[in-house]
Amino acid sequence: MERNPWFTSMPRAQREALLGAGELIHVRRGAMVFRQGDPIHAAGGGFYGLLAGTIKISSLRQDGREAILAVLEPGNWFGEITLIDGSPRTHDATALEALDLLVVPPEAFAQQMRDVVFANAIAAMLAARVRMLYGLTEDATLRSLRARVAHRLLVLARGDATQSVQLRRTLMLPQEALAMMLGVTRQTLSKELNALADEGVLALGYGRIELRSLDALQALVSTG
Amino acid sequence: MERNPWFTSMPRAQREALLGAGELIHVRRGAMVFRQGDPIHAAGGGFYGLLAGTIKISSLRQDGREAILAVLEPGNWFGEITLIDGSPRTHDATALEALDLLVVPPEAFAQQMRDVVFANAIAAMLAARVRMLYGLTEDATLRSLRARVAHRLLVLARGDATQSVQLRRTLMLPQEALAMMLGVTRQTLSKELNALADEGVLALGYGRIELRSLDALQALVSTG
DNA sequence: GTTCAACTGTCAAGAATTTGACAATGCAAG
DNA sequence: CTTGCATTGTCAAATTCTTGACAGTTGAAC
Repeated sequence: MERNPWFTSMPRAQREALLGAGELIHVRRGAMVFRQGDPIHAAGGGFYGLLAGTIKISSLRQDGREAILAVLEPGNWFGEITLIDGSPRTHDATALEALDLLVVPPEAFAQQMRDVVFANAIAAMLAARVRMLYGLTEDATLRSLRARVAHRLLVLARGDATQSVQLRRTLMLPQEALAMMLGVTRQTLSKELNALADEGVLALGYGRIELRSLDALQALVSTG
Repeated sequence: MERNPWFTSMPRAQREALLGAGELIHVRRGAMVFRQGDPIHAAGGGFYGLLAGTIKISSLRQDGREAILAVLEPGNWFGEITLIDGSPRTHDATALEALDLLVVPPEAFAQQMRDVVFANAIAAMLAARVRMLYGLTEDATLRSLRARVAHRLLVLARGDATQSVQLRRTLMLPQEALAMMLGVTRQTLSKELNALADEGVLALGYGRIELRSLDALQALVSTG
């Protein structure tokens, strides 16, 4: 665990305090960590640190369609919003693979927030998230599909919300999941991805997207 | 100022500390408070409290198109992200009307962040913003145009990011501005707004949108 | 090694949105 | 009151995206 990028988003002393206050649990593939509508004090609810596995943050609508907001990788913290503002969960969190998860109960989290260093770390985490979301919101309103695809791939390569040490070059996710994040159909995305692959920017495989040229992707984001 | 909804997002003692540490300035209509790319220590940069006037947060792209992220009303704080993570501004802030603005310099903001109550207030502010942005991101990927329109109108009625005491029933903004927030053309939006007006949910005027039935709008958001 | 579900590529028809254009109206400045 | 600019409503053609369908491919479970 000492080698995880936890380091970057949480000072050592506070990280160890969380470890002491929390509980390490194992979650099997497909199980849900929390659900839309869960109140703050739901059983097993709290602030989470993802040690191993990947987790999907999504929401389901009446018509059965699903919006995937994020796919989190090890080293990310999540679930703090509900603990801060007291509102119920607004999304579902589902384990895409088996997880090792640190669960910090609401009371322990509140206790930690009385530590000014911890509160600052949380603020920094949230600031990074706001920045990323501003970017994604801009996407929807301003950029072409091609630029949105490029931008989202780079965000995913960064390992989502919180900053990460190194970029991931190969993303293991089906095109359908990416399509759901972008709000387009699988067919439309498939066409765009293949166009990018033809240009050598990406390489595609079964449930796999390889980023060949980060520079080219970044250029696509900038030029709209 | 004591009657502004500042109360809701910042405890009294911390609010007064900001007043003491900051400077009240007047900004004329059309002037920019900060620009995309401005570094943290740009002249006049800092954390802002909007006392009077409205301000537009937007970004401009190479092709000249503009994305409006938010239109802030009095009682809102903004500009904290850059001070927290040290990155340059990612957006432009332009005065739509003459402003009364409290400017808290970066050093004073950093000083305040050593106060655990203040840091918690900032975290709560950011959490509310993340929550709102999650909602807007979901819009783009999941909801119909009609539902997106309804949702955005409600968000604007709430006076944007931070929570507010009362809803605004009449929004003073041209359809084109709303279209830019939603990422559709003025024509498409006009058609949709008029359809909603025909149903009695809205009333339209020159540069004005009146929310006749908040319940109906809320229902549209829920049903997708 | 076989089987099966998940994933991908592709197509045609239909729906929704954009583009470009034009006329009508509201509001403010002189 | 008049002038001028900003704003709105509307239309047809072009474009983009979706819907629904089907076949081929991959990888994992048995």
